[in-house]
Amino acid sequence: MLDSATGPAIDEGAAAAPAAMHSAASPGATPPDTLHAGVLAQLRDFIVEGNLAPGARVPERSLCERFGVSRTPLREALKVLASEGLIELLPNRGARVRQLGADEMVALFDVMGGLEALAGRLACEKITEAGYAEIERLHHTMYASYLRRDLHGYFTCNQAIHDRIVEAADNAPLRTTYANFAGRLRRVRYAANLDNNRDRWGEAMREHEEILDALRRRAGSELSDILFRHLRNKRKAAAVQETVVPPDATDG
Amino acid sequence: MLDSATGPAIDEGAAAAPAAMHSAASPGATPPDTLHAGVLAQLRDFIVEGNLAPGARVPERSLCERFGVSRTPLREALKVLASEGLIELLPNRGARVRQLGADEMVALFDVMGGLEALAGRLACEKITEAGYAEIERLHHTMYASYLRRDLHGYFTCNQAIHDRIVEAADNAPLRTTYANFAGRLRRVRYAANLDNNRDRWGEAMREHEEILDALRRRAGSELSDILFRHLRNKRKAAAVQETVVPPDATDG
DNA sequence: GACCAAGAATTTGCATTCATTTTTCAATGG
DNA sequence: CCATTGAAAAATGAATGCAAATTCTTGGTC
Repeated sequence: MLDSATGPAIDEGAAAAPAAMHSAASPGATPPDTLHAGVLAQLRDFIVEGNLAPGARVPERSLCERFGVSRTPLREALKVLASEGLIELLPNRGARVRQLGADEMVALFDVMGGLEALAGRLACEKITEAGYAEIERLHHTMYASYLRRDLHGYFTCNQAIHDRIVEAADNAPLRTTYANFAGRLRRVRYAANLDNNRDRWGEAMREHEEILDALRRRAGSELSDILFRHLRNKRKAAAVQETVVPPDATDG
Repeated sequence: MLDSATGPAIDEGAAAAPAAMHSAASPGATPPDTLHAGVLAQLRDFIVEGNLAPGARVPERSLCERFGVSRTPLREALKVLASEGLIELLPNRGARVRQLGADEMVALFDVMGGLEALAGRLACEKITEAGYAEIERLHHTMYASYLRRDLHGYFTCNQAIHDRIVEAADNAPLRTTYANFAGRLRRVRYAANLDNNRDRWGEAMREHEEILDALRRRAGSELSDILFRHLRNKRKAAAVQETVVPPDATDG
């Protein structure tokens, strides 16, 4: 999963910022009601996009200048990001970007697998015929991309399909939690080198055939199984590499 | 030169410290390094234990006095609790205890089911023989409680078994997320009136037999299925009722 | 040249302060 | 009598101030 709708991370409306999607980048967008909500969204994007080196210190002062706020709302945002697992707070020593070891990556991947499995199960119960048709359409588009070896098109459809399944599950806490974990994993590039690994690509495509089939039959527990295995295989095939950080990440 | 502490298992994001620890009251317990962490834990317990009415306003001032801190660390804690989904923040109108509608309850239960299903699947991969033996022991104790209609003993063992399964999954993010959702649901008393519902009790007991059997055979996807169904049935049987709030909860 | 110690400068955590906003509540009018 | 209005009171959101801790710099020693 590369990019996608950057989920607001934690829970339903809880995190306030209803339309905080892509930070305050768009001028026309509704400005957040509170500064802290805006800073939270901006800072989350800033980190997820890899502007701070993993393990690097999160500089309060310079970020305050960058976002044009005082330390209070920024520190509130830091606490929330820590609770989301994106950074860690060292007592009296500030915040650091959380660095994921290989083992933690594996753990996160498994949780993603569990969440997708759940989403698939629920989707089988709740998806409409139209919702299924949309996924089927995406599947065929993805297959076309696969045939013509269009990696980008493939990834886009793939992402869309998984998102639709989560959406079809129609479960707000699930959606939020899924977005949170997706955000954590997005910080690492696990470019599943499909073009260097034709076997995996073909396998993934076959798995997607199974996914569509199970969904068509509304076979919840079957789909659940397939999705978990799908994520497992994806993890195994993923060549994990840390995100590269631009040299002038934080200086002003 | 930023030292990268790769090796040591970094503490999983404080996404949701299990609401188990009873604040920092215990003298032997490690006092939190920062005030905000202490206040966060205390306030979380305070809310989870039902001291604030659902939908009620969270009074900053009186809580500051209660915990003996200024508004700054308290407000930081509020932001985190909002991100955990325990309270909601209304712009310029303070925080309110999140009140769960029936539909949200259902959604949360399903996520719990998904997380337990995942835990079971992973547990089958990782559990040791000793770990299994411990669960088996708990199961038999629980069965004894069932036979003698000891509801309390039954619940205790039941809880312990589910916790052990999550523990056996050996996945820090899963553990944390599970604790978070469990805390949210703990705010509502869903007294599954087993004594008024012998059928359900017997059914639950049979399901636990299946659980143990699947775990013994390390049948991951099977156990996954059973656990999800188990939670579904539990939800259906649960007579949900809001927590009762002590009359003098917040007034001052 | 490497290592270590002491002090300066920065940074963190928290309390306090200030400007808005919301809420309360009594006076007014229909 | 009840709804409405307007000012007082309280609460919120954010900025600033300050003590304690950390980090960086400088100077000295082996």
